Amino acid sequence: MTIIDIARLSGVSKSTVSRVLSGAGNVSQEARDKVMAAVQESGFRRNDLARSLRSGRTGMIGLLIPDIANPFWADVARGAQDAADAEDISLLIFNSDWDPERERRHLQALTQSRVDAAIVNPVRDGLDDFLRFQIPLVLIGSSAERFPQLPSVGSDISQGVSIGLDRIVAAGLGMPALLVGDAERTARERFVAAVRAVGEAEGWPLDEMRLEDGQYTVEGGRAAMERLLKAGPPRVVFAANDLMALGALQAIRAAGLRCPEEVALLGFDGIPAAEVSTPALTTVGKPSREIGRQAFKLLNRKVTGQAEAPRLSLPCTLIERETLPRIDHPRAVGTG
Amino acid sequence: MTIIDIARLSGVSKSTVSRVLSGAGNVSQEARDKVMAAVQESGFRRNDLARSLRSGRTGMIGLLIPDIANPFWADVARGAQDAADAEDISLLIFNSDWDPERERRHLQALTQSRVDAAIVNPVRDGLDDFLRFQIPLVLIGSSAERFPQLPSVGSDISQGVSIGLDRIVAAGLGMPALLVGDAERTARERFVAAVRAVGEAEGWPLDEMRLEDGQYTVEGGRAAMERLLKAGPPRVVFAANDLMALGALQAIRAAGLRCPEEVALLGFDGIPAAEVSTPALTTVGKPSREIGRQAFKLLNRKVTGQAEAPRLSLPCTLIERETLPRIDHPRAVGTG
DNA sequence: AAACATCATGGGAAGGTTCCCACGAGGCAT
DNA sequence: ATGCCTCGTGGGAACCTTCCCATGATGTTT
Repeated sequence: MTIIDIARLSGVSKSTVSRVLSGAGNVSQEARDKVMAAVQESGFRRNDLARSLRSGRTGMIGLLIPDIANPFWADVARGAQDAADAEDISLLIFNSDWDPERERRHLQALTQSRVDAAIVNPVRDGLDDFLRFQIPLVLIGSSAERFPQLPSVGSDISQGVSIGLDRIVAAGLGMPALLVGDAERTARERFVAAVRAVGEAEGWPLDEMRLEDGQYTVEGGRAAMERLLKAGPPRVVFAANDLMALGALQAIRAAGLRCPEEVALLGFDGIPAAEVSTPALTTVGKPSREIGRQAFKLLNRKVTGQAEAPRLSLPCTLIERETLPRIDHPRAVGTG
Repeated sequence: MTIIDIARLSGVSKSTVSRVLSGAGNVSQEARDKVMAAVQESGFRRNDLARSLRSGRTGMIGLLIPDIANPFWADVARGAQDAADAEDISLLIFNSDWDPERERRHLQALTQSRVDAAIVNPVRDGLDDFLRFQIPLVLIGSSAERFPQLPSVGSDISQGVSIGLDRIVAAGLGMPALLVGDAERTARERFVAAVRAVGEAEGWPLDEMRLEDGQYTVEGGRAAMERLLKAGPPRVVFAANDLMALGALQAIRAAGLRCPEEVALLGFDGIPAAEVSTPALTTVGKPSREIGRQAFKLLNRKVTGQAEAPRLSLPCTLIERETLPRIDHPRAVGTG
């Protein structure tokens, strides 16, 4: 069943059928009706492969992320999908698992399937591979900053740290102890750098803050918090991610301390599990869904040949829950 | 850059280039080497669109699920992706949001992009729409049972309830109170039916169990548990899903009761958040990733024209954590 | 009334690959 | 030496659409 069959059925030429189906102009209402009737009756569906081959556009974009089963990335994917859906574009999703070899393979698969563009969270350091594939690209995630020449969308860690620290200031508990993750991850240094910068403005030099390292897991957070407690409980803790914050919370309660009355806690990420802890974790949420949405929009602007694609840093938001004391007369907690 | 260019560059015909690139036989080593060299040098990538158009196979399959941001479905997607990846097949993923209209639209998009097959969690009741799209289909999720004539993969709720109830029996705490979700969801009646069947075998008639309904959320679970507590705390509670179980846990602790010493709790689902509650939730885990994996394998067997595709029910597994008392000499807790 | 736009339509080429068939060369059995 | 089978190879058709250009009809301007 092809448009030629539809043409025969409706008594017009295949060109006219094509015009009707693609919504192009210059078709009489009569012809349009006849074609639509034939399509309806026969159940015909245009073959997008042939369409793409000829037109050079597939209406598909690739999404290459570390792991769709990770809630942050799943949410990014959802944002991209929502935006794509509104423009009738389909998403081809791949997982790199932080493995350069898999990334390379999937990038190649993306070029071969002729996606119009791709959104990727880069794993490897070499830029060459990205540029060789001549697809329009938008980078996402923290590692994107290693490629300043490519457009990207990420979360504004500095701003997130800033609103977090502001909130701690507002709570009036003094300087927080810091709980940070593996040294390998770029996320760690970004967080620390942001705390240094923002802290100085607040009159809290980084050197004077207690800082504990740990594995980027619940268990790692618990262990790090235990070390912190042993050396004397801090009044308030700022964790670089929610997983560790959740572990810290367990350690705090295991030590018989009340949160937030005795030890207050602030997380960073906004993962779903932080909603259901007891007490529920107050945290700085990353705009994961918005990252996906904006990445798509950037891409689409690029594909349709609009203005130069920039580097976007989206604001984090404070998710007020129960591990920081309430503020009766909240001082302004900025978003910028 | 096409295979014709490669043919010219390497001094063979386009047919030979095609044979080399598609891994078909009957090519001399010499020709193969020349072609590969030319490909390497030019950076040529075969156009999969043209390939698909001619061959009739796209190497893509569709995945239509309610919501990729939901951890269960994300995990299903991951399983399908892993299996697909091993066979160099790409996944086109769509979210239906439990909306029949969106489902219809995406199903149509899938047919138009000529995916080789599709895995779908059906929303609507009408079967017609599924059969009209003449793609090989595998259904997943609990609603699949409404379409007995189509192959499907799901979790074995009866078996899951069975191992859960067995575990409660083993704990020696007597008959559990039940916490179940919205009446609308098929999940609810399946759970209740399974408890009735298994309970009878254990000598626990459903009629004698306390049963509390609630919204399918943390808040709903908390409220339902509060009602239960008000009428006198049950010794052990079996919740039909983890979200409600987590809410119930909060209610238990808010009432000043210890879990599992005073009120023990068993969940159902295996969501990530259940790992980090305090105490960590003991629950019956659904084989989400395996569902995705098996769904793909079934599909692939179907596409390659192998034996008739069956209806698969995959076993749930008990995830032993902290909300049920430990068993020192565990009696056999079956998996079947 | 003539010249010119504008519009609806149709036919052919093109997009890049795979499939089918034909061909010649070489190996083996007759 | 002849016939036959296998193997490697090449050329043309086919897959289904969109794009480009030509055609004729209708409407508008001078």
